Amino acid sequence: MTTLDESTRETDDLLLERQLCFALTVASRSVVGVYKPVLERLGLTHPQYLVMLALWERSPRTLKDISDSLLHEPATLSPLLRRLEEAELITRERVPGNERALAVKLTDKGAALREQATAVPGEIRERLQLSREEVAELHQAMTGLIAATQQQKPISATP
Amino acid sequence: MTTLDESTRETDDLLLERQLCFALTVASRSVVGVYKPVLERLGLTHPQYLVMLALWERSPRTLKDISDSLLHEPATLSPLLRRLEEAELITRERVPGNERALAVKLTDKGAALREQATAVPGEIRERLQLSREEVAELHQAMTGLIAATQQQKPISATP
DNA sequence: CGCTAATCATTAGTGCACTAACTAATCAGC
DNA sequence: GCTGATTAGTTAGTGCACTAATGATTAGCG
Repeated sequence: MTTLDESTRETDDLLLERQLCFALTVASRSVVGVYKPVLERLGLTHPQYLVMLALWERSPRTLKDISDSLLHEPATLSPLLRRLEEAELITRERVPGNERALAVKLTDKGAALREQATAVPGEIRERLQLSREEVAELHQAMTGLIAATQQQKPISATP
Repeated sequence: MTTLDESTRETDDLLLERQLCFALTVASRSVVGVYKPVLERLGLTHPQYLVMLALWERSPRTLKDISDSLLHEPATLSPLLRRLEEAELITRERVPGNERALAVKLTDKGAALREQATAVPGEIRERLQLSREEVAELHQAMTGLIAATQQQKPISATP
């Protein structure tokens, strides 16, 4: 049987409960889990909700544009948008004058859903018992972390 | 075309860039993305790395035990463990005296991999340009957030 | 003008992550 | 010791999320 003795434990960088990546992925899944029952009433998954947020800010916009805003691969969004189209929340057609680009546009039904969605952020804050300030602090911490991950990307790993 | 005017923008809770859940999921994906090239050298995905961390702390242990530590559904781990077994890093057999439980145990190869893994946390910290203190702060913030998500679960949504 | 390179989207394939349904084994109470 | 409930894992099905390969369109340049 393998079990680390206490002296090793003290300084061990490989302990699961010390890993930021572990805490981060658990937090992400857990928070999305809190959204789940709330978003179910809108008939949306969490990734779909983020796409709708993007479209409620501006519609129509291209897939490429959405992909840049959400920091997602276009390949991830393609099937996701197909499902939103099947739910009749958006339409998908080529941009006139640029047949490469896909114009994603809210339907009336999709635009109307925003009304119900306005209650979501407040409900989540309440379920998490977080103040606006706490949310803002956490948001800022995440933004800083994201910036850190982006910075080292252009340096491209040694081949 | 739909575009929100500036006065609405100011106080809008539905703006994508203000969503904690958005920043959180992006941060999670981005940080895992930083791990990817590092873990590739060990032949592990990030979720597999977390399982190995759990096993390096104690082996053998049951699937249920790992699932509790990692806050994952057993159904998520089943195929993941199957792949680790195919990679000959672990063995899977029933617990003697309890045929329900599955004993997951490191192979010699799996135990030896720990040597290479010790370099991972440092390399990630360097790639992210984060000090131990900053990592600890972020970790604490995530832990608090996780606690907030767990608290409201027992209250069970109104049926 | 015509060719080449770049851009945009989709498809295929792998691996999580979840729920629901199922099987098998164990435990609790009589 | 039998029966019903509980527990542990697996399987099936859905939906992300990524990479790589493909196809179609556009832009750029000689």
